[in-house]
Amino acid sequence: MNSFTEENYLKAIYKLLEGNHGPVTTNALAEALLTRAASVTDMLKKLSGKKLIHYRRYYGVSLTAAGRKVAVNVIRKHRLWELFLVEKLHFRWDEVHEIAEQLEHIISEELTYRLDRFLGYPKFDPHGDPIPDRNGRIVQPRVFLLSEMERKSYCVISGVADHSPAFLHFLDKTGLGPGDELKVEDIIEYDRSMQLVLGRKKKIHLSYEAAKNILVRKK
Amino acid sequence: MNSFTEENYLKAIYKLLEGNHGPVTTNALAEALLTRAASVTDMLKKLSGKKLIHYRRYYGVSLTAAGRKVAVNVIRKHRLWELFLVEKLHFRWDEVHEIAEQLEHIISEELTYRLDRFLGYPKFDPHGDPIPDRNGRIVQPRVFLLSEMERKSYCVISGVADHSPAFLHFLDKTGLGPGDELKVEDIIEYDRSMQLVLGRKKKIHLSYEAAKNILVRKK
DNA sequence: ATCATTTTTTAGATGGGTCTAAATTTTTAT
DNA sequence: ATAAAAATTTAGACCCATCTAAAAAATGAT
Repeated sequence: MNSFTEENYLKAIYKLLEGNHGPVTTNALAEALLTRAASVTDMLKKLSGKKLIHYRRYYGVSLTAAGRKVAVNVIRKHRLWELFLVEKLHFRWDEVHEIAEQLEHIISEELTYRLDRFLGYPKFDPHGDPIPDRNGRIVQPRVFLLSEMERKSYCVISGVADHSPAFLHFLDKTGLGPGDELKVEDIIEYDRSMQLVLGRKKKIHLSYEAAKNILVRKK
Repeated sequence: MNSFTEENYLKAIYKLLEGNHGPVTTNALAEALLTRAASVTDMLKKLSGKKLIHYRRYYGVSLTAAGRKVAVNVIRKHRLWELFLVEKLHFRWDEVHEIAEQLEHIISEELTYRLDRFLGYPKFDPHGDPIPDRNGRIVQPRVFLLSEMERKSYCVISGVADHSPAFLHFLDKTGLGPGDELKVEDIIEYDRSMQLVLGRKKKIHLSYEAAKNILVRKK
């Protein structure tokens, strides 16, 4: 069995591997986990001993198949719980991360499976991130910046590039959130701002600056 | 903030105080928590330092108002989650304890409150135990043994006196479980066995031995 | 009342996860 | 190529929750 801490390390390694190509560094992990490099080194030795990571001193770290399996399962649970919180308990999508950070460590395969079924085997969480299925497979749809979309195209908001509270709050006030379906009605040449239609009715005008920070999947 | 372990100690003290009158002993706690007396003593000193318990060496322990509040809140969360697991995820009522032992430690007042609302502000968990409300108040209905009920009386199964897997399995097979409404149709003098009606239709014959281990609330 | 038994506490140690400070290795700059 | 800087690891410590073994207090039996 793996402790909460071990699971959090594996999850962090997984996420850092996604971005950077090549191994994950000690300092990157320390920053991601709000801890010190020395603590990271200690934990890496432990995870290495458990065959959950490939670790070479002064070089970096990556996941073994076993380690990736643990990480993906934690991510699966995190995203299922986030969706539960938003869809069933009506939390706002920007409120659920902290709580899901705790729920993701609950151990019960049966629970995870039943939660998945209760939610209708969803493919995406409230932030638009894909939910791994119970075999660890992830639908990884191509994601674009809203600012790159063409006139008269359709898309679904899948997430944000800027996670700052200020931007999330702005989105909320504008009435935009993950899962929302958009049509790019027009793009103003002058300032590259966008004329959008939300759903089938609401018209929204969005600056290029804002559109650059919104991630979408094409429809 | 209190650790999982601290919460489990407080919960155990609360439950032992309910049964025994007078203070809870170190050995009783050690047995309840599957640990050693020495470990219990250490933790009692710590909880005492936090003003969560009243502790006197070689004598025993009870809860302060603050400690009781924590314990009751943990119990509230445990029972809400158990009900969620049974009612929404369709676990059997005898499968949920382990999972709820983990879920009860999730920290978020808002989550607990929303879960409560999602479940319709329930008064009892799937085992028939009362769920404390968000102010810590517990409906403590008078509970009787089914074997003590009179002919032609009505009651609701609220729990069991015998928690052995064998008995729980027997109940399941007989079609009885917490929340079930019963009418005592007749009591056979000869062996004190009972003729019951479950709901409005199903007839059940139950031995005195079994009836002695079923807890009910009068209707 | 006193001695044996039981219960509880203390003392000292361990493993998990963290830290600071110092040492070591790698990278970068000149 | 070598010195300075940066990144990483080691060494030694701490707190938490636990343990075993031994000491101390309470209880019980005669």
